[in-house]
Amino acid sequence: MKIHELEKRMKEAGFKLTNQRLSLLSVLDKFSETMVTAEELLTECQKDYPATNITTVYRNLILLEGLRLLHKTSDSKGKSLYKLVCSDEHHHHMVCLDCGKVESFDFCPLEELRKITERNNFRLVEHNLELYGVCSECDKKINEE
Amino acid sequence: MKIHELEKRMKEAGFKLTNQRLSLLSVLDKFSETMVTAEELLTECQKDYPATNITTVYRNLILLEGLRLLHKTSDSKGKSLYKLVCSDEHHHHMVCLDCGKVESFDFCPLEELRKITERNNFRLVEHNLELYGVCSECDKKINEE
DNA sequence: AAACTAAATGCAAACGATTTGCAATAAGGA
DNA sequence: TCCTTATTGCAAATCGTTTGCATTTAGTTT
Ligand SMILES: [Mn+2]
Ligand SMILES: [Mn+2]
Ligand SMILES: [Zn+2]
Ligand SMILES: [Zn+2]
Repeated sequence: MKIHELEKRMKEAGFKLTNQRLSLLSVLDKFSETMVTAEELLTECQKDYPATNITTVYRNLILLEGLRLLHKTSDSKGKSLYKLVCSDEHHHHMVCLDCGKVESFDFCPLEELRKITERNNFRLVEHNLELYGVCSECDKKINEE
Repeated sequence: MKIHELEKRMKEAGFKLTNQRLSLLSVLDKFSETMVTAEELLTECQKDYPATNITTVYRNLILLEGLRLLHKTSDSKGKSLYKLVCSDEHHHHMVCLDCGKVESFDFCPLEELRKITERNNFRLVEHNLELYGVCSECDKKINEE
């Protein structure tokens, strides 16, 4: 989703387009392939609009999540990571443990999973499939050292 | 894994079998099918050994994790959840959003996933597949209301 | 069985990420 | 330009978790 569309969605939802918000959207867009922390977002936002405050970043992240424009997960130590949602079809992610980059893939074993849950009379609501490893670029860097 | 085996493993690793530890192991064993918080574990431990302290619970959870006897995840709000590891083969879980109960299933699309990661030159390190929904028992309860 | 010693504990205090209250500011409509 | 309300910055609170330190205990050695 491009930045103009994001701004439009916020506006449509009745939110004001403040400098802090515009800055955050542009930063999130810049990092759209990588999971990033609130702190990292703040640092970037401040390059662009120095007065930005961490509280405001958090408040706007919550808001974007509510609009289903933001994907939130947490790292192994429980710290939250954010990334704009991808706009395409249902898919899953492979996440680089080194640089945080996220790549998508379309494969989903949902049919198999349904068979399993039905067999257990388990009412499936959602599922989570993620791959963790080292992306080709980081792997290359590591080998060069 | 039964409780006697757990005690043995701790002893073999050179740790003392204190009352607090024995209590925690027995509580974890009691909850072996459900993800529970440190606070819930404390409450149970205290029924059994009232002097138990939350700090001690945390320290022993860290220790059990180190011994690979404990499975740790976090809930949607980032709070940690714990559960004894299952002893059987590689498998995945379906987690009840209502009662927290965890059921296992053996299916794993690992071969398909490998194809995908190889195609991307992504060095796969680990993967995570979890189903969330409502277990048959909770579903029954809900329908009865 | 008493003494010993390192490991384990309890308590209080620190911690770090996130959230909240409140007064000041700014966006966008009138 | 003025007005109203949402939004912000700041400081303080919160919450789960971790740490420092003095005290206690398990398991070993006399
Ligand atoms: Mn995606
Ligand atoms: Mn399991
Ligand atoms: Zn990478
Ligand atoms: Zn259930």
